Amino acid sequence: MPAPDTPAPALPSCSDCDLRALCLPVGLPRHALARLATIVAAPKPVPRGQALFRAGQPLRSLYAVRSGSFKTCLTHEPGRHQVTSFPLAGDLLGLDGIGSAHHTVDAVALASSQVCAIPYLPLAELAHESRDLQRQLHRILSREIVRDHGVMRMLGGMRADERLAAFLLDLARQLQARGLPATSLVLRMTRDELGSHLGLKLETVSRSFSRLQDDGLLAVRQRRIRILDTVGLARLAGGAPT
Amino acid sequence: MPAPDTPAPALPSCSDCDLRALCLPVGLPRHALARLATIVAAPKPVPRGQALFRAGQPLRSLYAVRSGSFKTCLTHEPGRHQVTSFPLAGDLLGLDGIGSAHHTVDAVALASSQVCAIPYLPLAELAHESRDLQRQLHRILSREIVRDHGVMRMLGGMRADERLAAFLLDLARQLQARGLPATSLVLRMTRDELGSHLGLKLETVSRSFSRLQDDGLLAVRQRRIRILDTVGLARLAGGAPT
DNA sequence: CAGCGATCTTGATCTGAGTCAAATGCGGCA
DNA sequence: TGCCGCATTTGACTCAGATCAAGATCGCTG
Repeated sequence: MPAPDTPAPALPSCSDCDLRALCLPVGLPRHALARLATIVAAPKPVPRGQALFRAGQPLRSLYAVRSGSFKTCLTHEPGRHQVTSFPLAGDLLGLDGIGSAHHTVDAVALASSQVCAIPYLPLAELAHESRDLQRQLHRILSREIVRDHGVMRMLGGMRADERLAAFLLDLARQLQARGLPATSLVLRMTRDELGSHLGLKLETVSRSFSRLQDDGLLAVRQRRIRILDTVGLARLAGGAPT
Repeated sequence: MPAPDTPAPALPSCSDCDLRALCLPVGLPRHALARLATIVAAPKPVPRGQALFRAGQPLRSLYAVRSGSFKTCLTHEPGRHQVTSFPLAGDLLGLDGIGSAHHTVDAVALASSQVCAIPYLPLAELAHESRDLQRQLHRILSREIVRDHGVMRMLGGMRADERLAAFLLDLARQLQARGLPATSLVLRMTRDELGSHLGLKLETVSRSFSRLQDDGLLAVRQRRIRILDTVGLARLAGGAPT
């Protein structure tokens, strides 16, 4: 990169960010928000397919996704990947690395994206000064745990169709929280990546899509999915009959 | 309980606790430790089989396990349980509830146990004053996420025997960290509970035990397990050879 | 606009884990 | 000490999902 990092022409502070209702700043009072903005780096582009960070690298910053989407994967032993999450705009990346001061997953952009780096030590310092920010950090960390429990529930106790249904409902919910259509969605990941997240092989994912389509719950055209029967999906994802 | 809560005869402060090298206090300077001790309640017994808290209850305290062992389970839909973890002495319970201010799992004692309640709001206040405690909380929350990733890895990508091997190795590691024998261990949970954690049925767990025993990796006598070949177990748990 | 590589779908078969069922072993209690 | 209930083991059979193997589609580039 010959050019220096773009020096934020209009200084897009957190206070003005259209994601401030989703991102770290949620519920922070004006002054805390202003302080936060002083340590957050200007949005940085991450091209599709590129890693924002990799497991093992020292953790310097957390990253707020400003636009685009990512996957985070565990890499245990050569080749064997496992996708742990598909973060979207407003999500915070790198939380898992705080404990060891090193990242424990790879974060790879699924589409060309933008992230705001938040240097961790300054953030911790700021949290020391602001109760609100401190509580917010706790909340975000805690919610990550709850989210992971949801995945464990999927992996541990559901059949293939149920997993897919649960995943799609969750994704729809997240899109809705971002003001996007909740029934007409475009997947950013391959069947293989989705399978890796759901604990299934790509062929099984594909078959499950077909089955849900045959049952009139979805309309599937490649990665373009339309949810036709939210209630039916929820019934599937909710409780396995017997 | 006719008698009032035992008023801590010798005031067993965190500073003296033999678990201080494992528990929340890890690495805290003396003064922070002393402050912490002022808000931590005296150890409270939890009889075997009793719930320390249940999903849905408002979160008032985190709980440090002082002795004994627990299971935490998600209860989605009648009957369908899923064990998310088996906390031991030194572990902190309730972290998942911070985000929503309500517990999201049931915590049930597997053996008669003791816990130290740590009221959350005072703890957060203390963390506001002590950088060390704040960082420690972040670390613990973050490590919980990493631990969950480990479970996701098990559930998503391993076969039955591999899961059991991985679980036993992890348990042995935890016991070792507590100064207990790492090769001769007693399980506190039933095959059913273990299966629920590993995403397997109890019969499959039993068969896996038998198989590992036949392969000379374990000696199994009911819940008394002896690890005969740690390396072999690790090889199993590590990478599935295609 | 034709060709190519990657992704996705579908079919046939195999297998690991689930299900159903029975036997065994163990611990507590009278 | 002997009986009872529960946890565990083991066996026979079934089935969901993996595996192997073609095709079908899509988007991109020359």
